[in-house]
Amino acid sequence: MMNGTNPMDVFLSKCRQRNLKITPQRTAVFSALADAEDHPSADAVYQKVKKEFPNISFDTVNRTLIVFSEIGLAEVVEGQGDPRRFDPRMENHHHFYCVTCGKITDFFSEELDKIEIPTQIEQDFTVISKRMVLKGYCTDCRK
Amino acid sequence: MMNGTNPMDVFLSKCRQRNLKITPQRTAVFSALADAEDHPSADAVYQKVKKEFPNISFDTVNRTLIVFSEIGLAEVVEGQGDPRRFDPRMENHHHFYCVTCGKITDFFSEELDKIEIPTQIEQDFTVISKRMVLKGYCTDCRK
DNA sequence: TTGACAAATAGGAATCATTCTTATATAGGA
DNA sequence: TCCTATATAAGAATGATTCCTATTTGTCAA
Repeated sequence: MMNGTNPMDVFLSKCRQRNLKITPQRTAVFSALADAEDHPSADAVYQKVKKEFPNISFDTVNRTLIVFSEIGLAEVVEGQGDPRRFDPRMENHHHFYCVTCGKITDFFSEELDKIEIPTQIEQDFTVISKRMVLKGYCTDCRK
Repeated sequence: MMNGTNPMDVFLSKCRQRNLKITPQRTAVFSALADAEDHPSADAVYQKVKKEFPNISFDTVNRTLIVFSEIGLAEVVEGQGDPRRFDPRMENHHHFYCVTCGKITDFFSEELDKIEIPTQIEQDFTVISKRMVLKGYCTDCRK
C-alpha cells in the first residue's frame, strides 16, 4: 500500500471521500495541474490535456478544475482578470476578500506596511507594491 | 485657488498633465469611483453613472476607468475573476505578480507566514488564508 | 462478471464582460 | 469663434465561461 502522501494518492483519496468518480479525464486534468508551475488558466490546462486526450472538451477541464478548488486540491488565486475591480484608494492598504459574496474590504495596518520583502525577491524582481490579501467570510456571510 | 489635495483637484490636475480633456462623462465616472467603497467593477460604475447620464455608454465608462488606472487615479485590484488562475500548491505561500506579462511567481517566507492579522480584522471576519501579493516587474520584463 | 444507475462527458448554444470599429460630437487652444 | 485632436455612443466582434442535454461510463451490489 502507498502511504497517501504523493499528489496522485491525495487526488484519489479526496475523490473517494466525496464520491467523485475517478475518470481518465479527471486524472489527466489533475496531473496537468499538479505539474504546472505557472498558475494556469482553465484554457492553459485544456491545451495541455488535449495533447493526451484530443477529444476532451473545454467544459470538462473547466468543471474539473472548479471541482478541485471546491474539494481542496487546488486554489483559485487572485488575478487581474475580468471583471476588473477598480480601487480609488492609492494609499497603501490591504484587502479582505469574502469567498462567499466576493466583497473586498479595505483595511489599514502600520504593522503590515512595515514588513520587509525577502531579499531574494527584491533582487530578482522590481517590486512596486505590496499588499496582504486575506480570504475568508465577512460579517454578513459567516452566519 | 484650491490647494489641489481634494480628490476632484487631483483628478483635474492629472488630466491636465496628460492632456486629457475634462469631459462631463470623465468627471462623472471619477466622482462615482471616488465615492465607491466596494471596489466596483466597470459595470457597477456604469450603473451608478447612468443615473446621472442616461445616455452614457458602457464603453466610455470602461475606457475611462482603464485610463484612470494608467494615470494613477485608481488601481486595478486583484480579484477572483475570469480567466480564473488555478494553483495546485495548497501550502501557505506568497505571490509576485508581474504587471507586464501577468506571470505569477510563488515564493515562500517563514517571516511573512508568522505575521499576525490585526485583532480588529480577526474579530470582524473569519480568515481562512492570508497571502502577501507583490506587484511589479519580473526578471524578464524589467529590462 | 454483470447490470443498473447516478455521475460525468462532449459538443454546441447561450451568456457575460470586454474590446474594437466607426461615424459623430466636443473640449480647449489659437 | 474656429479648428483639430480627442472623446463619445452604439453596435458588432471577441474571449472566456457556463448552461443544456443526449450519451457514455465508473462503481456498487448481486
